[in-house]
Amino acid sequence: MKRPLREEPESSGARTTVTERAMQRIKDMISDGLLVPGQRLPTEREFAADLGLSRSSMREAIRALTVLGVLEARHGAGVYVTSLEPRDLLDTFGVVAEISRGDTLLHLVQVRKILEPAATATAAARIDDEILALLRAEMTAMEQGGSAEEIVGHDLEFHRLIVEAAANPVLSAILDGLSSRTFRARVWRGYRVEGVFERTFQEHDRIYRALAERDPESARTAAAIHVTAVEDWLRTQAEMDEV
Amino acid sequence: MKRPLREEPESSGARTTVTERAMQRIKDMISDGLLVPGQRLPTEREFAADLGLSRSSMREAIRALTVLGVLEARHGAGVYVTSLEPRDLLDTFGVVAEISRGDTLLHLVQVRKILEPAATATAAARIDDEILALLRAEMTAMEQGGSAEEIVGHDLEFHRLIVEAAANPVLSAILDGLSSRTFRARVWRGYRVEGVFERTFQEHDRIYRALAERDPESARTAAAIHVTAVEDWLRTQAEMDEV
DNA sequence: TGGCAGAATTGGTAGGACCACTAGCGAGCC
DNA sequence: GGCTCGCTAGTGGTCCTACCAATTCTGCCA
Repeated sequence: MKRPLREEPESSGARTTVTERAMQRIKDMISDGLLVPGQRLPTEREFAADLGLSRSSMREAIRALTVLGVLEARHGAGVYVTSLEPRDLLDTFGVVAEISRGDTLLHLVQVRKILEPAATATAAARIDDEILALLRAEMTAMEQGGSAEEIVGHDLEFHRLIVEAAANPVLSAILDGLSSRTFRARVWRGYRVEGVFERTFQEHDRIYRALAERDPESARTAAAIHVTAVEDWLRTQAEMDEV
Repeated sequence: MKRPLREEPESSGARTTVTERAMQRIKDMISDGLLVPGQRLPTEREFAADLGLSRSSMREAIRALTVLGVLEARHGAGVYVTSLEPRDLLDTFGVVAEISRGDTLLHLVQVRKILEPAATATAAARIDDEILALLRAEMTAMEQGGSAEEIVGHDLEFHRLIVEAAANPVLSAILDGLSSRTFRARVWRGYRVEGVFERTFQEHDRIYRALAERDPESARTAAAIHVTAVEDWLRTQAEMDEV
């Protein structure tokens, strides 16, 4: 057992730090509806006094909830509850992709291989002409080249637009994290050498056509092919590293 | 535009707090390989001095990375880098389910509806008899009843075992978060009234049989049916709330 | 009426003091 | 000689105070 971290059912004075307890208190206040999105919290000094702890510890709790996307501190203005929408709460997801390496990268892509085809299929059923036009624009911008940075940007935006068309914010947030900038850039760096640009353009084109025809199953397949290509590439990279 | 939070490309002295910069420094040290899993960091006091900030600010940075599952502080012993495996990094995922309500709950289940069938199908191809026996045990334990707490526990464990058999830690961590205890408990509270226990048992049984026969497609279908049942229930709940 | 300067408010940073827990060392006992 | 127990130094946890920096409010003045 690697994780002896389970706590007993809160027997009031659990063996946790005051900061952790404060975080829990605040989270509870939110799920109980005492704190609603956009609401302003009391002053750090006040709030600390209310919950019976020092400002330092309260600040640690607030900082922690801030990085989790639950709270937002504005210098000089106060601390506020965020919108609590998936966009905010799942920002931290990108940290995984930022830090991960080795097998975990493969596992990340495999999850993407599950989600992205499903998202693309859903998008095919609900996408409108306006979004299709935007996709077309990203494709041409991408083919015209530019710095690696720019190309990656267009690639990310292309996929982001599609996923967004699936109209599920949680899904969008997760896939955003899985395809974080640094991760995608890492992949492209290698791609360039092997000149697989062309194939990627073709794959994007195939996805686009399926979406334009509102054909969910074709869209699903096209997306699956695309992500699988990335997976294959990652696999070969991993094998090379082992040598 | 709701989020004017984008920062300029770090022009050295970006307009961020020292704590945020410290967090970035530490994350960089990790992705650059200067800090590896399990390694011990310098003393808070030392480390703060090294990076040129106060211990208070350094503590906030460490606390933040701790809740993200990147670092682990042991009272009296020191601060360590975690294993950096998905289990650790994606713990925070549960916070979303803990706090979310309304439409977001629906979106969470919809993502689960995508992932769980895929995971179950994969599991069917690789599951061994030992795991099957454990699943059987969870099923009987669940049918024998007990407190809502216990039943939920067996339910969670049943699904956790299956997902784990898919051998993708990232997938496991995400689904764990999507099915966090409080969320699942909330669903069961409502279930009990309508007496849909029986159906759930049958659904579990069907999943089990598909796994035992190593039939991925049946497993996928059975899992999809199961999650869809939860989704439907959530939908009716939402409609009732609107009335 | 409008705008601007200053005061009050509030988060950000710093540094020090002390508490609580851990780990390692050494004395003492078996 | 080997083991245990207790002590001690080291380290994270908490609290406090002071001051800085950004924002917001207030009220005077043109």
